[in-house]
Formats: sequence, C-alpha cells, structure tokens
Amino acid sequence: MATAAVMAAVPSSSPADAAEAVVMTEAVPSLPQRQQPVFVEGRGGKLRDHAYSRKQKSLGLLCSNFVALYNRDDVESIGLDDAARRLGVERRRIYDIVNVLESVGVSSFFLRLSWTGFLFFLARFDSDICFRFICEKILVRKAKNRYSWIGFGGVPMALRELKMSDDEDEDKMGDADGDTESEKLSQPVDNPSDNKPGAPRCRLRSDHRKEKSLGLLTQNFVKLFLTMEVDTISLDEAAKLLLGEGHAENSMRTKVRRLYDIANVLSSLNFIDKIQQADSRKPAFRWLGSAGKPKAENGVTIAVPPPGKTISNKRAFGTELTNIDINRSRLDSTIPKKAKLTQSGGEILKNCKLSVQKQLGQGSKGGFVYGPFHPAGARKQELDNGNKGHTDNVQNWESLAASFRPQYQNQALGDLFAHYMEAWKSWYSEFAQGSSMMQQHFGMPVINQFL
DNA sequence: CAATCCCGCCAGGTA
DNA sequence: TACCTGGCGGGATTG
Repeated sequence: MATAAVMAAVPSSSPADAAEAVVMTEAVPSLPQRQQPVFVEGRGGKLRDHAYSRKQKSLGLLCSNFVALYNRDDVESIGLDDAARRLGVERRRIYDIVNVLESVGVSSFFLRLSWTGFLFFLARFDSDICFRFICEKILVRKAKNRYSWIGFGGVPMALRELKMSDDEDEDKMGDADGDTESEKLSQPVDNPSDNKPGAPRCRLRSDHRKEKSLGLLTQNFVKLFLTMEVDTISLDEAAKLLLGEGHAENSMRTKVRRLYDIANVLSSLNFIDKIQQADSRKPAFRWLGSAGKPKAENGVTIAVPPPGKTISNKRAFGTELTNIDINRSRLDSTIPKKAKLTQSGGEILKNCKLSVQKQLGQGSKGGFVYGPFHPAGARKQELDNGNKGHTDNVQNWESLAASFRPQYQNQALGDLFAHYMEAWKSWYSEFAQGSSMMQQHFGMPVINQFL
C-alpha cells in the first residue's frame, strides 16, 4: 500500500474548481474521481466495477484523494455529502477518514468547553498554547454533515500533545501501581463482569462506544510509537497491546481490521510506512512521524522510494516542524501556506488580546505566570477573596462571554468561536436552572472548577 | 492459505 | 422519526 505505484484515477476537476465547489456549494454535479468503471452486479445487489481492484478503493488512496482535494488555503468547509460525491464513495468511508484525521489532531478539549470556560483558559494560560489547541487539528466537526478544514500545520504539536497526555497519565498512575505501558494504552476489556450488579466499572453504553472508536484507537496506536521504545510494530502486536490480555480471538481480529484501516490512512499521510520485519518476515509498520511526505499530489499517488533500511526516520519531539505542510504538494509549495497561517494566527491573537484587554482593562502584574491574556481582575480576586472572588469571577466571565466577539479573518476560527457562543448560551441556561441542584450535590468549589 | 481490508448492516445518537 | 454517525464482522481480494 505504501508504495502503491500510480493511482489509477486522478481527480478530474481542477484544484481551483474543487476549492470553489467545496466552499460554495454542495450541489455541484458529481464527478466520481476514483474510476470510471464498467459495472457488473456485485455483492449485496450493488453494482461493481468489472475490473475490480480493491487497491483503487483503498482507504489510504481515498485519504490521499481527500487531502489532495481539500488541503488548500481556500477550503474552509467540507460537506460530507460533497466529499463523498466528489471522491465517488459512500459517506461511511468519509467517516472513517475524518475520524482518523481528526484524532491525529488530538485535542477536542476546547470543543467541549463552554464559552466561559474557553475564555477562562484563554486568560489563564498562554494564549499561544490556546491558539494551538484550536488550530492544530487537521479538521474539526463544524456541524452535522460539515467539517472545518484546518490543515496539517499543527500535527507535530498535536503529536506532542498525545505524548504529553500519556506522560501525565504516567505521573498520575505513579510507580506503585505497576501498570505497564500496554495496560495504560489498552482499551477497556469487554469483561462480562462489568455488567454484574454492583460492578465497579459500570459505564454508559455511549462511553463504551466511544472507547472503541476509530479515533481513540488511532490515538492509542500512535501513542504506541510515541511512548514505547519501538520504531516498528506489527498490527498483531499492536492489537494485543491495545486490547490487553485475555481477549477472544474475535475481538482481536476485529481490532486488527480496524488497525489496518488506521494504518492505511496514516500510511497515506506518511506518518508510518509498511516494512517487513527482518527476523520474522512479517509485515509491520514503522513510525515516520510527521517527517514523511504525504503522497497526494494533485490527486496522484506518488511511489515513494523506500527509505534506508536501517535508518530510522523517527523524529525527536520538540524539533522543528516538518515539511508536512510546506512540502505537501507542488501545488501548495507555491503558496506560503504555513507562513500565512502563522501570520493569520498572529493577527488573530493580536486582535483577541486587544479585545480582551479593552474589556478587562490592563494589569497583568507578574507573580503567577499567566499568559498574555491574564485578566486584571482574575488575579486580584484570587488573591483578595475566597468565595466572593469566585462569584465576581463568574460574573466577569459571564459579562465578557456575552460581549466579547473576536473578529477573525479565518472563517473556520470564526465558526469555532460562534460554536462556543452557542455552547455558552445553552450551557448557561442549563447551568442557571441546575446550579442550585449542583450546589447541593457538589458544593460551590466544584462548580467553579467548571468555570 | 494467511494477510489484508472493502463493504454495508444496523444500533445508537441527534435534530 | 428521519437522518446522521460509526462499530462491527462477513467475506472478497491479494500475495
């Protein structure tokens, strides 16, 4: 898969056409790009390509096409139906790709925060970090059927986040519990005893579903490379590590299937590549980090020359961002995309800072290490008061949330902030109704932690 | 024949 | 309740 020669089908529309259609409309006539097949009856009564080749339908190739189609400056919004139509696949396949891409962007933390909580983090922590949290995703869900394309610029940071999150887990676990890496990474066991009355690990079914999600599995798969001293790993080994011991053959097989899906997508992005283990001759995947080069160039999958056999391409964390953005394609290389993103990020931060400072007044006075968004009132309140400070704090944030409207040139970010505003509105109304009950159950300090 | 992974069913979630 | 989302495993294809 990793060295698949030349893609059989090239997106037939020009990049400019694609970008325009992506942004402008969902009603563009479809142009199934992957092939122009001769159809015969296939499985499930559906029509199938006569010269059927599953290589042409692979998830990796689809991902390459997806990236080739949408990884452009002027693409900010991706319609699920539009993507499916343009790529000539069912929506189901788009979900697969999108989930993996999104999970490589790591943190959906801010997407789940209330507007107030979001502002609080902007103020309390370094705004650059906050900005990265938002931007450094490949894409994020914007609404039903619609995603925002962010780009690859922040992938290294996202991977670092993944590693950090694992380190934090490690710290919390401590040394005494004797957990192994694999135990930490492994997803919960389908243990029938969980269903027993009074079982300690009773979980909601939706949680259970999330725990098995392709996105989480992707993150854990990547973590295997990031946190363990391995450069290569077979999918069998990965499945064992991720599942833990004592699993039925069936669930192991299912996990390996999913890992194949993930590996194909990550491989098409050149996060990993497929190799043959020298000793066992078994296929395995080697981590390239984001040092690899995506294969999609104008929709054509380029045969990537196999890297040196013994030289690891593994990157050290903390090193410079790689070419994944800049060298992504010849098309993109003519556009200073990364610089543009950085610049626009700077402008965003600048605007944001000005707006916040205007509304909060000046006054970061050292002491506690706040970011540039440090609100004057927040620190004072913390120092001066206990509960009163909390109350004022809440009120300040409420008024700020109600009035603060950063103006973003980047539509996707604007949309994100709109999302937070909506989230804040609904959250606040729920909170107002339920606050007394919450106070009863949890007490004020706990509630304030949500803020 | 083992490895690979496409395909679409269908359960759960959401508007 | 219609539609969206995505876990899941059967089984076709590939090597």
